[in-house]
Amino acid sequence: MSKGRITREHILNIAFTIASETGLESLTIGVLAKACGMSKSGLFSHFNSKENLQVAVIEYAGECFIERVIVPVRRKQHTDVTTRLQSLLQHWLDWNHSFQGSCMFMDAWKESNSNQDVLQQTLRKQLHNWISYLEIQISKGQQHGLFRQDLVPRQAVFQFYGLYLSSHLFHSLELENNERTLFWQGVTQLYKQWQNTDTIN
Amino acid sequence: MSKGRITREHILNIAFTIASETGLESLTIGVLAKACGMSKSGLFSHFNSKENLQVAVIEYAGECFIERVIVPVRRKQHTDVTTRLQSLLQHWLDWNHSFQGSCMFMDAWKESNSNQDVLQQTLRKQLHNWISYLEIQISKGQQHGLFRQDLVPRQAVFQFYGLYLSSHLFHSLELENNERTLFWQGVTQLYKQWQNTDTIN
DNA sequence: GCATTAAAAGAACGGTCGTGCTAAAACATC
DNA sequence: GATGTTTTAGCACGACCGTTCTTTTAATGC
Repeated sequence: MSKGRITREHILNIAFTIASETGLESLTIGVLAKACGMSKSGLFSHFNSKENLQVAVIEYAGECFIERVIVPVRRKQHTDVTTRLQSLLQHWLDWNHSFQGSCMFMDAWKESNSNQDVLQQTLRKQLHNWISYLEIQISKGQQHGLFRQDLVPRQAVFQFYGLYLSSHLFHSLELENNERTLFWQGVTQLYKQWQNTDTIN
Repeated sequence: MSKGRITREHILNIAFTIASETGLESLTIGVLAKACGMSKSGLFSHFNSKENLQVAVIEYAGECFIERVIVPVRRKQHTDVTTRLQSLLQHWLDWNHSFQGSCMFMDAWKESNSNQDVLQQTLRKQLHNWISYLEIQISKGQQHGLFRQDLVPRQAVFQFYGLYLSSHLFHSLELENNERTLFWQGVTQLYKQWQNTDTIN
Protein backbone atom coordinates (compact mmCIF):
# COMPACT_ATOMS: atom_id res chain seq x y z
CA MET A 1 0.00 0.00 0.00
CA SER A 2 1.29 3.43 -0.92
CA LYS A 3 2.20 5.92 1.72
CA GLY A 4 -0.70 8.11 0.69
CA ARG A 5 -3.27 5.44 1.39
CA ILE A 6 -1.76 4.65 4.76
CA THR A 7 -1.86 8.19 6.06
CA ARG A 8 -5.31 8.65 4.56
CA GLU A 9 -6.52 5.69 6.57
CA HIS A 10 -4.77 7.06 9.63
CA ILE A 11 -6.50 10.41 9.17
CA LEU A 12 -9.89 8.76 8.82
CA ASN A 13 -9.30 6.73 11.94
CA ILE A 14 -8.60 9.81 14.00
CA ALA A 15 -11.39 11.71 12.30
CA PHE A 16 -13.84 8.96 13.19
CA THR A 17 -12.76 9.14 16.83
CA ILE A 18 -13.20 12.89 16.97
CA ALA A 19 -16.55 12.77 15.18
CA SER A 20 -17.72 10.08 17.57
CA GLU A 21 -16.96 12.25 20.54
CA THR A 22 -18.00 15.69 19.41
CA GLY A 23 -20.08 15.19 16.27
CA LEU A 24 -19.31 15.35 12.59
CA GLU A 25 -20.09 19.06 12.51
CA SER A 26 -17.28 19.88 14.92
CA LEU A 27 -14.79 17.99 12.80
CA THR A 28 -12.94 20.91 11.29
CA ILE A 29 -9.94 20.57 9.04
CA GLY A 30 -7.69 22.60 11.31
CA VAL A 31 -8.62 20.57 14.39
CA LEU A 32 -8.20 17.31 12.53
CA ALA A 33 -4.84 18.35 11.14
CA LYS A 34 -3.61 19.23 14.60
CA ALA A 35 -4.84 15.91 15.97
CA CYS A 36 -2.97 14.13 13.18
CA GLY A 37 0.16 16.17 13.72
CA MET A 38 0.25 17.54 10.22
CA SER A 39 -0.48 20.78 8.40
CA LYS A 40 -3.90 21.85 7.21
CA SER A 41 -2.94 21.89 3.55
CA GLY A 42 -1.09 18.59 3.83
CA LEU A 43 -4.20 16.93 5.17
CA PHE A 44 -6.46 18.78 2.78
CA SER A 45 -4.66 17.44 -0.27
CA HIS A 46 -5.89 13.95 0.59
CA PHE A 47 -9.51 14.92 0.09
CA ASN A 48 -9.53 18.16 -1.93
CA SER A 49 -12.72 19.35 -0.24
CA LYS A 50 -14.43 19.34 3.09
CA GLU A 51 -17.38 17.46 1.67
CA ASN A 52 -15.18 14.66 0.37
CA LEU A 53 -13.64 14.38 3.81
CA GLN A 54 -17.05 14.13 5.46
CA VAL A 55 -18.22 11.51 3.01
CA ALA A 56 -15.03 9.53 3.56
CA VAL A 57 -15.53 9.66 7.33
CA ILE A 58 -19.11 8.43 7.03
CA GLU A 59 -18.03 5.59 4.79
CA TYR A 60 -15.25 4.73 7.21
CA ALA A 61 -17.80 4.75 10.02
CA GLY A 62 -19.99 2.46 7.95
CA GLU A 63 -17.19 -0.08 7.62
CA CYS A 64 -16.55 0.24 11.32
CA PHE A 65 -20.22 -0.35 12.06
CA ILE A 66 -20.23 -3.55 10.02
CA GLU A 67 -17.07 -4.66 11.78
CA ARG A 68 -18.44 -4.02 15.24
CA VAL A 69 -22.08 -4.99 14.84
CA ILE A 70 -22.72 -7.30 11.93
CA VAL A 71 -19.54 -9.36 11.72
CA PRO A 72 -19.51 -10.55 15.37
CA VAL A 73 -23.04 -11.84 15.02
CA ARG A 74 -22.48 -13.40 11.63
CA ARG A 75 -19.82 -15.55 13.26
CA LYS A 76 -22.42 -17.12 15.50
CA GLN A 77 -24.16 -19.02 12.73
CA HIS A 78 -24.50 -22.10 14.92
CA THR A 79 -26.60 -20.37 17.60
CA ASP A 80 -30.36 -19.92 17.30
CA VAL A 81 -32.08 -16.94 15.74
CA THR A 82 -33.27 -15.45 19.01
CA THR A 83 -29.89 -15.12 20.65
CA ARG A 84 -28.37 -13.87 17.42
CA LEU A 85 -30.98 -11.14 17.19
CA GLN A 86 -30.39 -10.36 20.84
CA SER A 87 -26.67 -10.14 20.21
CA LEU A 88 -27.26 -7.89 17.24
CA LEU A 89 -29.24 -5.46 19.37
CA GLN A 90 -26.58 -5.52 22.05
CA HIS A 91 -23.79 -4.68 19.62
CA TRP A 92 -25.94 -2.03 17.98
CA LEU A 93 -26.57 -0.35 21.28
CA ASP A 94 -22.90 -0.34 22.20
CA TRP A 95 -21.27 0.28 18.87
CA ASN A 96 -20.56 3.95 19.22
CA HIS A 97 -20.74 5.00 22.83
CA SER A 98 -19.69 8.60 23.04
CA PHE A 99 -19.82 10.80 26.10
CA GLN A 100 -22.99 12.38 24.79
CA GLY A 101 -24.42 8.90 24.51
CA SER A 102 -25.58 9.10 20.95
CA CYS A 103 -25.07 7.33 17.67
CA MET A 104 -22.81 8.89 15.10
CA PHE A 105 -25.12 8.24 12.18
CA MET A 106 -28.02 9.81 14.01
CA ASP A 107 -25.89 12.82 14.84
CA ALA A 108 -24.73 13.21 11.30
CA TRP A 109 -28.21 12.71 9.91
CA LYS A 110 -29.53 15.52 12.05
CA GLU A 111 -26.77 17.82 10.97
CA SER A 112 -27.01 17.34 7.25
CA ASN A 113 -29.75 19.56 5.93
CA SER A 114 -29.58 20.18 2.22
CA ASN A 115 -31.37 17.32 0.53
CA GLN A 116 -29.16 17.21 -2.49
CA ASP A 117 -25.65 17.11 -1.18
CA VAL A 118 -23.50 14.03 -1.43
CA LEU A 119 -23.12 13.69 2.32
CA GLN A 120 -26.83 13.40 2.90
CA GLN A 121 -27.17 10.80 0.19
CA THR A 122 -24.30 8.74 1.59
CA LEU A 123 -25.91 8.75 5.01
CA ARG A 124 -29.31 7.91 3.61
CA LYS A 125 -27.91 4.90 1.83
CA GLN A 126 -26.19 3.59 4.93
CA LEU A 127 -29.31 3.98 7.04
CA HIS A 128 -31.41 2.27 4.40
CA ASN A 129 -28.93 -0.59 4.28
CA TRP A 130 -29.05 -1.09 8.01
CA ILE A 131 -32.83 -0.92 8.17
CA SER A 132 -33.29 -3.48 5.42
CA TYR A 133 -30.68 -5.71 7.04
CA LEU A 134 -32.76 -5.64 10.21
CA GLU A 135 -35.89 -6.36 8.21
CA ILE A 136 -34.23 -9.44 6.79
CA GLN A 137 -33.36 -10.66 10.26
CA ILE A 138 -36.97 -10.28 11.29
CA SER A 139 -38.08 -12.21 8.22
CA LYS A 140 -35.68 -15.00 9.13
CA GLY A 141 -37.26 -15.06 12.55
CA GLN A 142 -40.62 -15.50 10.90
CA GLN A 143 -39.35 -18.30 8.69
CA HIS A 144 -38.09 -20.11 11.77
CA GLY A 145 -41.56 -19.84 13.28
CA LEU A 146 -40.35 -17.44 15.93
CA PHE A 147 -42.67 -14.56 15.03
CA ARG A 148 -46.25 -14.55 13.85
CA GLN A 149 -46.80 -14.50 10.12
CA ASP A 150 -48.80 -11.29 10.02
CA LEU A 151 -45.95 -9.31 11.55
CA VAL A 152 -44.72 -6.64 9.12
CA PRO A 153 -40.90 -6.58 9.29
CA ARG A 154 -40.74 -2.84 8.70
CA GLN A 155 -43.09 -2.25 11.60
CA ALA A 156 -40.86 -4.38 13.79
CA VAL A 157 -37.73 -2.52 12.74
CA PHE A 158 -39.55 0.75 13.33
CA GLN A 159 -40.18 -0.28 16.91
CA PHE A 160 -36.66 -1.56 17.44
CA TYR A 161 -35.30 1.72 16.19
CA GLY A 162 -37.62 3.56 18.54
CA LEU A 163 -36.24 1.73 21.54
CA TYR A 164 -32.73 2.35 20.29
CA LEU A 165 -33.24 6.08 19.90
CA SER A 166 -35.14 6.36 23.15
CA SER A 167 -32.40 4.57 24.99
CA HIS A 168 -29.82 7.03 23.72
CA LEU A 169 -31.99 9.99 24.60
CA PHE A 170 -32.90 8.80 28.07
CA HIS A 171 -29.34 7.78 28.76
CA SER A 172 -28.04 11.23 27.90
CA LEU A 173 -30.77 12.66 30.14
CA GLU A 174 -29.59 10.34 32.89
CA LEU A 175 -32.96 8.61 32.95
CA GLU A 176 -31.65 5.29 31.63
CA ASN A 177 -28.97 3.31 33.44
CA ASN A 178 -25.92 1.67 31.90
CA GLU A 179 -27.60 -1.73 31.79
CA ARG A 180 -30.24 -0.18 29.51
CA THR A 181 -33.05 -1.62 31.56
CA LEU A 182 -35.78 0.37 29.81
CA PHE A 183 -34.47 -0.71 26.43
CA TRP A 184 -34.37 -4.42 27.20
CA GLN A 185 -37.71 -4.26 28.92
CA GLY A 186 -39.12 -2.78 25.73
CA VAL A 187 -37.50 -5.49 23.61
CA THR A 188 -38.99 -8.20 25.81
CA GLN A 189 -42.43 -6.70 25.41
CA LEU A 190 -42.02 -6.50 21.66
CA TYR A 191 -41.08 -10.17 21.50
CA LYS A 192 -44.10 -11.02 23.58
CA GLN A 193 -46.53 -9.40 21.21
CA TRP A 194 -44.81 -10.74 18.13
CA GLN A 195 -44.56 -14.30 19.29
CA ASN A 196 -46.05 -17.02 17.17
CA THR A 197 -49.35 -18.03 18.70
CA ASP A 198 -49.42 -21.21 16.57
CA THR A 199 -47.15 -22.96 19.04
CA ILE A 200 -49.43 -22.01 21.92
CA ASN A 201 -52.91 -22.64 20.56
CA MET B 1 -44.72 46.97 26.92
CA SER B 2 -41.55 48.83 26.08
CA LYS B 3 -40.27 48.94 22.53
CA GLY B 4 -37.27 46.84 23.52
CA ARG B 5 -39.41 43.97 24.73
CA ILE B 6 -41.53 44.09 21.60
CA THR B 7 -38.63 43.85 19.18
CA ARG B 8 -37.02 41.23 21.41
CA GLU B 9 -40.13 39.13 21.11
CA HIS B 10 -40.21 39.75 17.39
CA ILE B 11 -36.60 38.62 17.09
CA LEU B 12 -37.30 35.46 19.05
CA ASN B 13 -40.29 34.69 16.89
CA ILE B 14 -38.22 34.86 13.73
CA ALA B 15 -35.34 33.06 15.40
CA PHE B 16 -37.65 30.23 16.35
CA THR B 17 -38.85 29.94 12.77
CA ILE B 18 -35.32 29.80 11.41
CA ALA B 19 -34.16 27.33 14.05
CA SER B 20 -37.16 25.14 13.29
CA GLU B 21 -36.24 24.97 9.67
CA THR B 22 -32.49 24.71 9.73
CA GLY B 23 -31.52 23.87 13.31
CA LEU B 24 -30.39 25.94 16.24
CA GLU B 25 -26.77 25.57 15.20
CA SER B 26 -27.33 27.37 11.93
CA LEU B 27 -28.98 30.28 13.69
CA THR B 28 -26.18 32.79 13.35
CA ILE B 29 -26.43 36.37 14.54
CA GLY B 30 -25.72 37.79 11.11
CA VAL B 31 -28.38 35.64 9.45
CA LEU B 32 -30.91 36.41 12.12
CA ALA B 33 -30.21 40.14 11.91
CA LYS B 34 -30.74 40.09 8.19
CA ALA B 35 -33.99 38.15 8.60
CA CYS B 36 -35.15 40.76 11.11
CA GLY B 37 -34.10 43.64 8.90
CA MET B 38 -31.74 45.11 11.44
CA SER B 39 -28.04 45.38 12.06
CA LYS B 40 -25.95 42.74 13.77
CA SER B 41 -24.97 44.95 16.67
CA GLY B 42 -28.48 46.28 17.07
CA LEU B 43 -29.79 42.79 17.48
CA PHE B 44 -26.86 41.71 19.57
CA SER B 45 -27.50 44.36 22.20
CA HIS B 46 -30.74 42.61 23.11
CA PHE B 47 -28.91 39.52 24.31
CA ASN B 48 -25.28 40.51 24.89
CA SER B 49 -24.03 37.06 23.96
CA LYS B 50 -24.75 34.24 21.57
CA GLU B 51 -25.41 31.87 24.44
CA ASN B 52 -28.06 34.13 25.93
CA LEU B 53 -29.74 34.28 22.55
CA GLN B 54 -29.76 30.51 22.23
CA VAL B 55 -31.18 30.08 25.71
CA ALA B 56 -33.86 32.67 24.97
CA VAL B 57 -34.81 30.85 21.78
CA ILE B 58 -35.10 27.54 23.60
CA GLU B 59 -37.26 29.09 26.27
CA TYR B 60 -39.40 30.71 23.60
CA ALA B 61 -39.72 27.33 21.91
CA GLY B 62 -40.73 25.84 25.24
CA GLU B 63 -43.57 28.32 25.59
CA CYS B 64 -44.57 27.62 22.04
CA PHE B 65 -44.56 23.90 22.73
CA ILE B 66 -46.89 24.35 25.69
CA GLU B 67 -49.13 26.53 23.59
CA ARG B 68 -49.32 24.08 20.73
CA VAL B 69 -49.33 20.75 22.53
CA ILE B 70 -50.42 21.00 26.14
CA VAL B 71 -52.95 23.85 26.09
CA PRO B 72 -55.19 22.46 23.30
CA VAL B 73 -55.53 19.18 25.15
CA ARG B 74 -56.03 20.78 28.54
CA ARG B 75 -59.08 22.47 27.10
CA LYS B 76 -60.72 19.11 26.47
CA GLN B 77 -61.25 18.30 30.12
CA HIS B 78 -64.71 16.94 29.41
CA THR B 79 -63.50 14.18 27.07
CA ASP B 80 -62.20 10.84 28.32
CA VAL B 81 -58.59 10.06 29.16
CA THR B 82 -57.98 7.91 26.12
CA THR B 83 -58.88 10.48 23.50
CA ARG B 84 -57.03 13.17 25.41
CA LEU B 85 -53.89 11.08 25.44
CA GLN B 86 -54.41 10.38 21.77
CA SER B 87 -54.79 14.08 21.09
CA LEU B 88 -51.66 14.81 23.07
CA LEU B 89 -49.66 12.41 20.93
CA GLN B 90 -51.11 13.93 17.78
CA HIS B 91 -50.15 17.45 18.74
CA TRP B 92 -46.75 16.31 19.90
CA LEU B 93 -46.07 14.67 16.58
CA ASP B 94 -47.13 17.74 14.64
CA TRP B 95 -45.87 20.51 16.84
CA ASN B 96 -42.70 21.36 14.96
CA HIS B 97 -42.81 20.01 11.45
CA SER B 98 -39.73 21.20 9.68
CA PHE B 99 -38.61 20.20 6.23
CA GLN B 100 -36.08 17.84 7.76
CA GLY B 101 -38.92 16.29 9.70
CA SER B 102 -37.39 16.54 13.12
CA CYS B 103 -38.15 18.06 16.50
CA MET B 104 -36.38 21.22 17.49
CA PHE B 105 -35.60 20.07 21.00
CA MET B 106 -34.11 16.87 19.72
CA ASP B 107 -32.04 18.82 17.23
CA ALA B 108 -30.80 21.20 19.85
CA TRP B 109 -30.10 18.43 22.32
CA LYS B 110 -27.89 16.69 19.80
CA GLU B 111 -26.00 19.84 19.06
CA SER B 112 -25.21 20.91 22.59
CA ASN B 113 -22.18 19.05 23.77
CA SER B 114 -20.46 20.62 26.75
CA ASN B 115 -22.24 19.32 29.82
CA GLN B 116 -21.87 22.45 31.86
CA ASP B 117 -23.11 25.21 29.64
CA VAL B 118 -26.34 27.02 30.31
CA LEU B 119 -27.92 25.99 27.04
CA GLN B 120 -27.58 22.30 27.77
CA GLN B 121 -29.08 22.74 31.22
CA THR B 122 -32.01 24.71 29.85
CA LEU B 123 -32.75 21.99 27.35
CA ARG B 124 -32.36 19.27 29.93
CA LYS B 125 -34.89 20.94 32.18
CA GLN B 126 -37.42 21.30 29.38
CA LEU B 127 -37.09 17.67 28.35
CA HIS B 128 -37.40 16.53 31.94
CA ASN B 129 -40.53 18.61 32.33
CA TRP B 130 -42.13 17.12 29.29
CA ILE B 131 -41.24 13.58 30.23
CA SER B 132 -42.65 13.90 33.71
CA TYR B 133 -45.76 15.52 32.30
CA LEU B 134 -46.25 12.46 30.12
CA GLU B 135 -45.64 10.20 33.12
CA ILE B 136 -48.41 11.98 34.97
CA GLN B 137 -50.79 11.43 32.09
CA ILE B 138 -50.01 7.73 32.15
CA SER B 139 -50.62 7.66 35.90
CA LYS B 140 -53.97 9.30 35.37
CA GLY B 141 -54.78 6.60 32.86
CA GLN B 142 -53.95 4.03 35.50
CA GLN B 143 -56.13 5.75 38.08
CA HIS B 144 -59.01 5.65 35.66
CA GLY B 145 -58.53 1.91 35.30
CA LEU B 146 -57.37 2.29 31.72
CA PHE B 147 -53.94 0.71 32.16
CA ARG B 148 -52.83 -2.18 34.32
CA GLN B 149 -51.51 -1.32 37.74
CA ASP B 150 -48.07 -2.85 37.29
CA LEU B 151 -47.29 -0.61 34.34
CA VAL B 152 -44.34 1.66 35.11
CA PRO B 153 -45.12 5.15 33.76
CA ARG B 154 -41.52 5.86 32.89
CA GLN B 155 -41.36 2.69 30.84
CA ALA B 156 -44.49 3.76 29.02
CA VAL B 157 -43.09 7.21 28.29
CA PHE B 158 -39.85 5.61 27.14
CA GLN B 159 -41.79 3.62 24.56
CA PHE B 160 -43.88 6.60 23.48
CA TYR B 161 -40.74 8.60 22.98
CA GLY B 162 -39.27 5.77 20.97
CA LEU B 163 -42.17 5.79 18.56
CA TYR B 164 -41.96 9.57 18.35
CA LEU B 165 -38.26 9.56 17.50
CA SER B 166 -38.60 6.66 15.13
CA SER B 167 -41.42 8.37 13.31
CA HIS B 168 -39.28 11.44 12.74
CA LEU B 169 -36.35 9.38 11.56
CA PHE B 170 -38.34 7.16 9.22
CA HIS B 171 -40.24 10.12 7.88
CA SER B 172 -37.04 11.94 7.00
CA LEU B 173 -35.85 8.73 5.35
CA GLU B 174 -39.10 8.62 3.40
CA LEU B 175 -40.01 5.32 5.00
CA GLU B 176 -42.95 6.72 6.98
CA ASN B 177 -45.91 8.38 5.28
CA ASN B 178 -47.59 11.60 6.29
CA GLU B 179 -50.36 9.79 8.15
CA ARG B 180 -47.66 8.31 10.40
CA THR B 181 -49.03 4.82 9.97
CA LEU B 182 -46.09 3.11 11.63
CA PHE B 183 -46.31 5.45 14.60
CA TRP B 184 -50.02 4.93 15.24
CA GLN B 185 -49.69 1.23 14.68
CA GLY B 186 -47.03 1.20 17.39
CA VAL B 187 -49.23 3.23 19.72
CA THR B 188 -52.11 0.79 19.23
CA GLN B 189 -49.88 -2.12 20.09
CA LEU B 190 -48.62 -0.37 23.21
CA TYR B 191 -52.18 0.24 24.38
CA LYS B 192 -52.99 -3.40 23.79
CA GLN B 193 -50.24 -4.65 26.02
CA TRP B 194 -50.90 -2.06 28.71
CA GLN B 195 -54.62 -2.57 28.90
CA ASN B 196 -56.16 -3.44 32.20
CA THR B 197 -56.88 -7.15 32.26
CA ASP B 198 -59.17 -6.74 35.28
CA THR B 199 -62.02 -5.74 33.03
CA ILE B 200 -61.51 -8.80 30.88
CA ASN B 201 -60.93 -11.53 33.43
C1' DG C 1 22.29 6.64 -6.48
C1' DC C 2 19.70 9.34 -9.39
C1' DA C 3 15.56 11.03 -11.65
C1' DT C 4 10.78 11.17 -11.24
C1' DT C 5 6.79 11.39 -8.82
C1' DA C 6 4.02 11.83 -4.76
C1' DA C 7 3.25 13.91 -0.28
C1' DA C 8 3.55 17.52 3.02
C1' DA C 9 4.41 22.26 4.57
C1' DG C 10 4.01 27.28 4.40
C1' DA C 11 1.83 31.38 3.60
C1' DA C 12 -1.92 33.86 2.13
C1' DC C 13 -6.77 34.68 0.34
C1' DG C 14 -11.70 36.01 1.13
C1' DG C 15 -15.46 34.99 4.17
C1' DT C 16 -18.02 34.55 8.31
C1' DC C 17 -18.19 34.16 13.07
C1' DG C 18 -19.05 36.54 17.90
C1' DT C 19 -18.15 40.66 20.14
C1' DG C 20 -16.69 45.26 21.60
C1' DC C 21 -16.83 50.50 21.02
C1' DT C 22 -18.76 54.91 19.63
C1' DA C 23 -21.98 57.81 17.44
C1' DA C 24 -26.60 58.55 15.73
C1' DA C 25 -31.36 57.91 15.79
C1' DA C 26 -35.79 57.03 18.08
C1' DC C 27 -38.33 57.27 21.93
C1' DA C 28 -40.51 58.78 26.30
C1' DT C 29 -41.29 62.38 29.77
C1' DC C 30 -42.21 66.79 31.19
C1' DG D 1 -40.30 71.28 22.04
C1' DA D 2 -36.16 70.43 24.94
C1' DT D 3 -34.11 66.77 27.80
C1' DG D 4 -32.64 62.40 29.17
C1' DT D 5 -32.86 57.52 28.15
C1' DT D 6 -33.32 53.47 25.17
C1' DT D 7 -32.60 51.48 21.12
C1' DT D 8 -30.17 50.96 16.76
C1' DA D 9 -26.41 51.47 13.31
C1' DG D 10 -21.60 51.64 11.78
C1' DC D 11 -17.23 50.08 12.03
C1' DA D 12 -13.38 47.40 13.42
C1' DC D 13 -11.10 43.55 15.96
C1' DG D 14 -9.26 38.89 16.35
C1' DA D 15 -10.22 34.17 15.50
C1' DC D 16 -11.27 30.45 12.72
C1' DC D 17 -13.21 28.53 8.52
C1' DG D 18 -12.28 26.13 3.71
C1' DT D 19 -9.40 26.65 -0.09
C1' DT D 20 -5.54 27.86 -3.41
C1' DC D 21 -1.10 28.65 -4.49
C1' DT D 22 4.12 27.75 -4.38
C1' DT D 23 7.96 25.55 -2.40
C1' DT D 24 10.23 22.01 0.06
C1' DT D 25 10.58 17.36 1.55
C1' DA D 26 10.07 12.46 1.17
C1' DA D 27 9.19 8.20 -1.14
C1' DT D 28 9.46 5.38 -5.36
C1' DG D 29 11.25 3.04 -9.63
C1' DC D 30 15.13 2.00 -12.49
